[in-house]
Amino acid sequence: MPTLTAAARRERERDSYNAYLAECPSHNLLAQISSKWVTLLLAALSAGPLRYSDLSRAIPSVSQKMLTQSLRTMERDGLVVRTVTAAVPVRVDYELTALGGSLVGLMTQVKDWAESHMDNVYEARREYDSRAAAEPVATLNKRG
Amino acid sequence: MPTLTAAARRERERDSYNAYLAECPSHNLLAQISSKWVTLLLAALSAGPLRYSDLSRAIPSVSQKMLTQSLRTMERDGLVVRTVTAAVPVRVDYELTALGGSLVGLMTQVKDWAESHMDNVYEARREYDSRAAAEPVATLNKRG
DNA sequence: GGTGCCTTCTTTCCGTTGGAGAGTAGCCGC
DNA sequence: GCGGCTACTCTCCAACGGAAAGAAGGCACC
Repeated sequence: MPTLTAAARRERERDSYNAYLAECPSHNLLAQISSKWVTLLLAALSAGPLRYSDLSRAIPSVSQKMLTQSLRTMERDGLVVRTVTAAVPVRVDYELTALGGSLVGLMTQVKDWAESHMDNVYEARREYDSRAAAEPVATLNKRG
Repeated sequence: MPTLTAAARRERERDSYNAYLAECPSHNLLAQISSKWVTLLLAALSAGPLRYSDLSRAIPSVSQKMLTQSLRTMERDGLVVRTVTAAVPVRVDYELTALGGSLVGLMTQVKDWAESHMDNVYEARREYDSRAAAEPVATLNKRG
């Protein structure tokens, strides 16, 4: 287990990819993980493997289509493993991989950020909206 | 500056919001920050304020429409401040707020994750695609 | 003094994505 | 053999995203 080597390699790899550029594959990868469904699915799977129906219940807001689609993409990208058990009705379990595990902490923090800073955002929106209503049309108000 | 109080309040707030539910406002907030443009814009602004044209150059992949639209949403949500200077051609600067600053570290890590784990994802995709090509049609293969 | 250029958007067109809800497949119990 | 269960899959339509042209406001050039 070359821990230092792996870290050094990751650093070198980060230098060779640039998510700012559309033609860089890391841009596309960033777009895929920057999805609310990926964030919520990773957070839900952080506690351990779950079945399709478990995930559906854990995340009531996701449609079956998006649930399947997101899980497929995540499986292809190596974030989750899909295990089919040919039981009475077929049973499918989803579990984080090591790669998924390296991302789950980050995405859980993103979800937590959204939940814990909701009130700050509310206040900012209220302020913005009242400011926008006060200014008639002109956008050229310097507010320093 | 009630640091402890603010942290305790954030924790309480996180408990009262649940991003898993579509009707919860934090779900919508998560959807907004889970955008590649928000991630890239925060990362670009982490080093300091930038003008509209600077951002456009820093992130060549973003269209003007999405740049403006994303910045407006981020401004409304209190992540950035927009400062208009009535100069020769009008000059607009964007800068992180304290709230934006509390998110920027996280989102920079997400961007870095995408860049540093690109090769792992590539390998996973190659493996997935070859497996998919090998399996004729049946999805019911238990691979464990 | 009109043409052109600069920045920062705004609008339009249209292809892609996402959500709601119904349909499908395989199997078992009744 | 009919309904019910799980895990999808399909269809329809609305919303989002990208490309490119337009717009406002002002100076500079000739």
